[in-house]
Amino acid sequence: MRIATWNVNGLRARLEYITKWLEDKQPDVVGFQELKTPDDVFPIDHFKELGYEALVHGQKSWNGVAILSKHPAELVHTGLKGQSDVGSRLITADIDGKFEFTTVYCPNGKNLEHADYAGKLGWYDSLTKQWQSGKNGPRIICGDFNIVPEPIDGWKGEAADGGIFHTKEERARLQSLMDTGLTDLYRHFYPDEQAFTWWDYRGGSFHRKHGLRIDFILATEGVDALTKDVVIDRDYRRKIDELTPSDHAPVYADIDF
DNA sequence: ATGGCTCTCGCGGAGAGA
Repeated sequence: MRIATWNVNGLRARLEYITKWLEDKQPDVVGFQELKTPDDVFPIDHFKELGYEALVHGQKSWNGVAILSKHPAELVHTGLKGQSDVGSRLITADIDGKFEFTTVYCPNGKNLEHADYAGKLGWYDSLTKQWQSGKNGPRIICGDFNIVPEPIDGWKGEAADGGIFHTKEERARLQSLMDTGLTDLYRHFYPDEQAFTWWDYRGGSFHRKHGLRIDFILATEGVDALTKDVVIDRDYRRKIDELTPSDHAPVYADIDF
């Protein structure tokens, strides 16, 4: 089964681009982030025509997450307890009784002095707490985590340490989540590769290889042994026929569920 | 050092993103 995550930076603005990728790569289950779309105008029927059912936790203008699935998918829950004021950022579904699939859009934090930074740390605490209370069995949590785990995961390397996305506090929060028993599937397969999932739109960052790896597919114990490969789909960070890409590339894993 | 683009909302230009 092909499992994917993608911050699309506006689902409606990206719909034609997203459709090309779905047709080309045929993922079975996809987590989208940054829909910027209210639930009542989410193009459910469009995805149905492409063979997907959709579960949506959206909002007007900002944030928003959704799950597409070619297999029967049942909504488990949306959101984090006590965190509804930071927007629609988490959705979980059971996929055909085989595994639980969660996708998240973690808060950005803006800068170290901004109130959103403390809010980001608190959001992570809530996430780890809720994740720990989840059920046993195979689970995937993927999405845009907005934290650079290690110096190798950013183009500036150690020079970026201490800045937003690269602080000890943020990295400790991500580590606490990982310490519940999660494996970062990309890093598991490619322990020494420098690979990015996001590049700034400005200044030709993509071509200058100025990016960050902040989008992950994390899996509970045993799923790594079922995983055949993990791909950061850089080709889909490029313009296609004058269609503007997201600033994030899709990431997918092929897993024998 | 800074800003460099793109999105939404809504019709100008501000706010957010990472």
